[in-house]
Order: sequence, then structure tokens, then C-alpha cells
Amino acid sequence: MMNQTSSALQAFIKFRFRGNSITNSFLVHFQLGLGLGFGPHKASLHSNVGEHAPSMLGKIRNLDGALNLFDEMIQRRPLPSVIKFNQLLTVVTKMKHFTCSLDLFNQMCSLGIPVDKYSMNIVIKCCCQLYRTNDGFAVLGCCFRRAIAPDVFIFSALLDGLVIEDKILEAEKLFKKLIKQKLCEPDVVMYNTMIKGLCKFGNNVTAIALLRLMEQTNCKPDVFTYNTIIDSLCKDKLIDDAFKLFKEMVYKKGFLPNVITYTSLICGLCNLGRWDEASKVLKEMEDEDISPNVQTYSVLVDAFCKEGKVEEAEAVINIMVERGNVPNIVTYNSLIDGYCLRGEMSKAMAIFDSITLRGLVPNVVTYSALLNGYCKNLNIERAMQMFREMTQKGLKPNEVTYTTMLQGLFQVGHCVAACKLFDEMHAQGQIPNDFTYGIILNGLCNNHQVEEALSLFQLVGDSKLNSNIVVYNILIDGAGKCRKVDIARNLFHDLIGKGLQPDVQTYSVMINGFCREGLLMEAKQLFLKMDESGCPPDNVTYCVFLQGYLKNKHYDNVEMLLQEMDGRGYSLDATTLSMLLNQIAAKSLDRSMLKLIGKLVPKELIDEPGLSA
DNA sequence: GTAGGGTTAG
Repeated sequence: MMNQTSSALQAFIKFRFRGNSITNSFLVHFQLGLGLGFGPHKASLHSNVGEHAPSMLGKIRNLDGALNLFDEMIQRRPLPSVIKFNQLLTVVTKMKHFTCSLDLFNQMCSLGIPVDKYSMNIVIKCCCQLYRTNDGFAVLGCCFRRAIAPDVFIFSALLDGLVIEDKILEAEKLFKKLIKQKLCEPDVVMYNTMIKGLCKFGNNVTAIALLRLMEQTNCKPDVFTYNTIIDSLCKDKLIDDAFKLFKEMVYKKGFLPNVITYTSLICGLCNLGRWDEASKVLKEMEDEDISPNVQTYSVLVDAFCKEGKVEEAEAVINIMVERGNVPNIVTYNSLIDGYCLRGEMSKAMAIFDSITLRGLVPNVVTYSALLNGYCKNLNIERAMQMFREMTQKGLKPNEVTYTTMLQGLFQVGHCVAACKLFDEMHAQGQIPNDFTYGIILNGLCNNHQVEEALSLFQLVGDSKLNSNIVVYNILIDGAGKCRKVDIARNLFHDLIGKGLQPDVQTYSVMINGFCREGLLMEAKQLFLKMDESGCPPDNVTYCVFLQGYLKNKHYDNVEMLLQEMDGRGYSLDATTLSMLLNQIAAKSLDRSMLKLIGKLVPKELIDEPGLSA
């Protein structure tokens, strides 16, 4: 499996980025593209702003400039028209200074400038972008009071606000209400906003249904509509559905896919390890004269890094730079993560140091990757140092940062520090999710603090966090390891009483617990129950059970279990295999079993010198 | 003459 991925990967990089000839043709292509106007558009866009905006507006370079202009405008008599003010608000909003825009708007109101629906739209948009959609609706109320009829722009901004705040049900309600009560005629942007919301919640089916609905109205879907759904399908690993929609968009509807369409598809394919196809799509987009952008390249960089192919990732970065793209913090974060995952911390730190020299600012993701690297290397002091450094720089650790740090602290047995950090996480208003909760329970169990884990479990009580089978798997395993099989047994009954379904891991840890105490009959009963319950034992279950028999010197059932494993196409793990061989050497098991055992040795183990003897 | 939407990272 690993080799297959690697060779596809190699083919991929060779095909795209090896040898000068290919690279050169790439370059020629790019330079041609520049000449034909396919190059960076940003510079030309900027000068356009100047052409169309009033002279003073065009000179605004930063927030201060905008504020100075505002001050100057409010001195003039007569006051400039609301249009001029709206234009200024737009500039400030585009710079993402939403709070500032709101402030300016308030000043406009107190100066008696007759704000209109354009101003209102900007204000509502600012509220929504600040996660203050409720305030946005309050402004809508002001619209009605001022006899400003809200239009599709205003309602779309509000709908988007609800989507941003994950209030998908409210978004759907608003959308339906607008249509039913004919408050406004939804246009393509509004449909696309609703579709984006549905996709965000993994509701691809409804999103596609809405796309079909659009086809029956005057408001036809556009490339945005298709891109949104294609991206969502890619994210949900429904890549074949994504391609179906892609083909429909191109061949049936005649839309030209753009760099975003292709980036989504390439990302989806990379995430599934389908490198050859990703390579094909990359070639196809270039054949269509669509140049990959920073994001496209970053997808490739990230994919290579996740496969441990950091050198290839660096090669991609070199190519993108040659082709005039500037790698950003996201690109470098992937690279840092790649080195960290390989434990090459000095290289990761070298990249980290180069980031500042390039005028980029490390963010929470950068730091999280590094402290994850240090934690994995069990260098908890350095990890803690990075953690402090990031908070000193005013970066707020997020859920991932805390979880990484917690895992690291538990791994080196610093339970007290871990608990302290957990309290801090709480104090910072970060709510632990399933994953963090699991890390903590597991950390406590692995550090002989099962009682602590159990009291946390009691404390959490009937919350949703405790309705996860993983929680029980951790605790049953933890209790078993501490020789508290009664507690493990109770937990097992508990989860069934709660209506939770034990999974193969639950059974395995419970069987392991029984075997550890020599309760082979109970272990066997549970083992037999697995098939009946539609949860057949896997490789691990068999190995655990076999080890239980061997440790308890019960040799009668070993051969039968081995035969069953053979029948199911399973194989032995290294530990179980060596235990079996030891027992044969000690003549506790008959040599005749060697043939059967030989069939159960996985291929990977045959090449290992230590075991082939 | 002014206002709105889509892609990437742990």
C-alpha cells in the first residue's frame, strides 16, 4: 500500500516537475501567459480603483488615509453626498476594518447625513462579518423605521451572517420566509449563499436540490454555484459525484471551469491519495490555459508534506516561485508541519526563521505545528517555550493548540501540568470537544490515574461527551490495565444500558481485561457474542485473545483460534507471533502448528531479520 | 456614479 502510494507520488513529481525540459516548458508557458495577460491581475485591478473612484478616494492607501478623508469630508460645507460617504465606507469595509466602518456610519447618522439602503447594506455586512448578525437584524429594523425598503442585497448579507455563525436552521427559515412572503426575489448570489450554508453543514443533497430548483427559475446557476457544491463534495470525499457535477457544468451547461474549480478537485484527489488523477487534472487545467495559483500550489505542497515527501514539496515551492507566485504563510505552514512530522525540528525551525525574513507573520497554525513537532519528539520543554512565545506575541491558542499540548504533557507523564493547562483552556473559553476529552481521559489512564479519569467521567455525567463509544473504550482499557476489572465490567454494562453500541475495540479491550485476570470463560463468552452481535472479531481481537490464552497457559484452544484466523484471512502481529514461537520452543505448543502459523505471518514481518530466524 | 457570493493550512 505504502509502496503503491510512493510510486504514484514519484510518477507525479517526475511527470510534473522533474527534468529541465518539462520545467522549462512550464516556464515558457508561464511567460507567454504573462504576455497574454494571464499573469497577476492585482496590479491592474488596483489602478482601476483609482480610475473609477473620486480622486481623493483613489489615494487612500490605509485606514489612516480613510479616516483623514472622512474627517475632511465632514468639515466641508455643504456636506458631500451620501454616495461619497458610502464609497468611503466601502473602502474601509474592504480593508476589513468592520468596527471602524460601523463607527463612521454612526458619525454619519449623528451628522444627519441621509443614509440610504447602500449604507445600510454596508453596515449590516459589517455586523455579520463581526459575528454580530443579531445586530444586523437590529439594523434591518432601523431600515423599516426609516422607510428604507430592504432589498436582495441586504437580505443576502443577513443570510450570509447566519451561515457564518453556523445558524443554518435560521438561515433556511429566513430563506424560505423571503420566498414565501415575497419579501424579495432571490437572485443567484442569494441562492449561492444558501447553498454555501447547506454545504457547510454537509447537506450536499439539499444543496443539489436547490441547484435543480434554480434551473427551473429565471435565476440560473453560475460557476459559483457549481464551485461551491463541487468543493463540498470533494471535502466529503465524494470525488466521483464531484466529477459528475464538474462534467455536467462543463459539457451540459457550457461553463468554463476556473482555477478554483480545479483547485477543489485537485485537493479532493490528493486527500484520497489519488495522485495520478490529481496529476491529470493539473495537466488538464494547464492545457486549458488556467494557471495554478498560490492555493493550488499550496494544496500540492500540503499533500506532499502529509506523505512525508518534504523534498518534493520544496520542489513545488521552487516551481511556484519561478512562475511568479509568492508562497504565503499557509504554504510554509504545510512545509513546517511536514518537517515536524518527520521529526526534523532543526529544518522546521529554519523554515520558521525564514518566514519573518520573507515578511510573513507566523500564526497559530505555525506555532501549533511546531509545538506538535516538539511534543512528538518528547521535547516538552521546547514545546512549552513555543507555547509561551505564541501567547506573548498575542496569538490565542485554539482547540488544536491546547489538544496538542495536552497530549504532549500526558505523553511525558506531566499530569499536573496537563490538568493545569486544561483548566486554562476552560478559563479561556475553549470548550473541549470529543477529541480533547478523549486525550485527557487517555492521558490520565496511561499515567495510572484511572480514578481521576473516572471522576472526570462522573463529573461530565450524561452530557453528549459521554455518549461516545471511544470514551468507554479508553476507560475500560484503563480500568483493565489497572487491574480493576470490576469497574471495566460495570462500564461495559453501563454503555449497553445507555443504548450505545460496543464496537470491535470495546470488545477487544474488555476481553483483554478479562484475560489479564485469568477470567478466560468470561473472555470466551464475550468473544463468542461478537459474531452474534454483528460485530465480528478483527485481527486485534484474535491476537488479544490468543495472548490471553498463552499467558494463562491455556493451550487447548490456540490451534482452533489460529485456524479461524486463517479462515478469516487475518494475520498475526509481531508480539503474538513471538509469543507463539516461544511456546513452541518451550514445547508447550506442538511444532506441527508451525505450518499454520507460517500462513498467518504478514508479509511485512517476513523481511524483518529479528523474526525470520 | 455607491452595496453582495466561491478555493488552501494544524
